[in-house]
Amino acid sequence: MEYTVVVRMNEKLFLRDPEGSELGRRIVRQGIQLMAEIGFEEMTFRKLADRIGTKESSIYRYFENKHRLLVYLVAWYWQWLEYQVLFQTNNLTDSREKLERILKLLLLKDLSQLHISTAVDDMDIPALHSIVIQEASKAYLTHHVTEDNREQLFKPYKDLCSRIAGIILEYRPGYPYARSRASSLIETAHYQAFFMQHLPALTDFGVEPPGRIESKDPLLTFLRHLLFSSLDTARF
Amino acid sequence: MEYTVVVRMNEKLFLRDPEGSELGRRIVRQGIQLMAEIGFEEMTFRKLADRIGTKESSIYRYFENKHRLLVYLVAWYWQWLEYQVLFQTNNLTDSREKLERILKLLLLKDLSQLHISTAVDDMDIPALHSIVIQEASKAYLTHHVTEDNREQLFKPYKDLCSRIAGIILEYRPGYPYARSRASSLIETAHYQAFFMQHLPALTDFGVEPPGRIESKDPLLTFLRHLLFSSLDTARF
DNA sequence: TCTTAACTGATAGTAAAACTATCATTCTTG
DNA sequence: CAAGAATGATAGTTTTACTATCAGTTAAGA
Repeated sequence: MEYTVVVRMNEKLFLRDPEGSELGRRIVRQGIQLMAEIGFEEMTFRKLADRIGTKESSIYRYFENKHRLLVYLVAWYWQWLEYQVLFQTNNLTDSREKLERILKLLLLKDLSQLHISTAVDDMDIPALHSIVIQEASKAYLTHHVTEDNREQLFKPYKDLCSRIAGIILEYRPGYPYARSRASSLIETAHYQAFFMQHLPALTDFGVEPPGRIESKDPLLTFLRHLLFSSLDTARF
Repeated sequence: MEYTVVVRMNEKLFLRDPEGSELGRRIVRQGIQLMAEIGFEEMTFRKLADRIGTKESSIYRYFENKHRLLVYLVAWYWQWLEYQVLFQTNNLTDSREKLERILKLLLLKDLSQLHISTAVDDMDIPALHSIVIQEASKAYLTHHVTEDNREQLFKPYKDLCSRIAGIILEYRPGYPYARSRASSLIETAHYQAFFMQHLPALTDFGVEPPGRIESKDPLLTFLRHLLFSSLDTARF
């Protein structure tokens, strides 16, 4: 039996719920494709409208502006990811194994082995993942972070962070930097992936050819090393 | 005797060398102030021109566009920082102490003790630092990274990274992730500082009141812990 | 089924941003 | 003092980022 993951989004993230209509759903789905293809700054509501055969003004009925669409997509991804973390670690007793699962989820590794579909709810997860890598930090690196934060726009990110921090504390009770460790883990996973692809001189890994021998992902190895060396280190 | 740090910039970073004229220097100096005040996306060449009493078109003679100005400012900062790292670690024999200095430099800590002026060459270093924290990743998180990289726009960042990686290897010969460790150290320092200020739920530190008891910077402690736990960990 | 509300499409518009072009003026510098 | 470089001033173009209006279509309720 299959369950549908219902990702219930904060109302502040949109003007009209895009999941409530066919057009809304297409705005989100095609928005993902377009943003993944041409990037956030090159994307415009006009281009998106043309692509889905509607008008700019119709898109504005759903999202206040392009930035809010980005925030929505990223928030959706964080909620999806938190659900996956919850689900994948639920049945485990070994908290080290939980952290291992989290590492793989962050890199979107071994999805088939983890029984994760790449198209939940028709959302293209790998495309979203690449948007998160390239654009997610633009969601909060603005001069209006504080107001956006007040509207709870970043709650999904914080929730994911809290959940990971909780597992960190389970693995290593009393660790004094659980939250920072969680947020830096997430961020490091993403921009190291970006550097690996686009600025390899900033990393020690080459781009991975697709379909390579699994379990030999150098970025995963690096993240594992970073995480566990910090958690396994002497008393606090 | 005082030496002037000559930061020689890559020619690809500008159309006309801004350090070669009074107007150019004002564009850069006031550009720093304006961008620090209102942020990258809110800044326009018109606003900058108004501020310094010139015209948009004059600014375009120096920089192709706003993004290039950002890349220029960030590159300047990386070059300045690399010079500081070089200078501050030069006389030291203990490589652990070198890494300690680097941590402080990344957080722009204890400048006076390190004999660093906050206004090198009339550049407002703390303002630049806050730009780097908030905006630097926008310099490379674009769909034209590859072309920009080909033009060597990110060389100063890579050079800084290499220098830190070199010191890491000095401290821990054979460490297999020197570059990634260096780049993740730099990035972590910056966005943890951002989170601390604007999204404190993602960290374990509060905002630091200015003029607090020195040597009790929790972010510095966290970074130190992360760095040395990874470097001091078992064989590779 | 009729009515009304909700939604979308279509058109049209504005304000500002992001440039480009031109030319006169001023300021150097040989 | 003549030539060249830099700047100021003005005026444009194109694109983005929106807003407004209204007609038509669809859906839902009485």
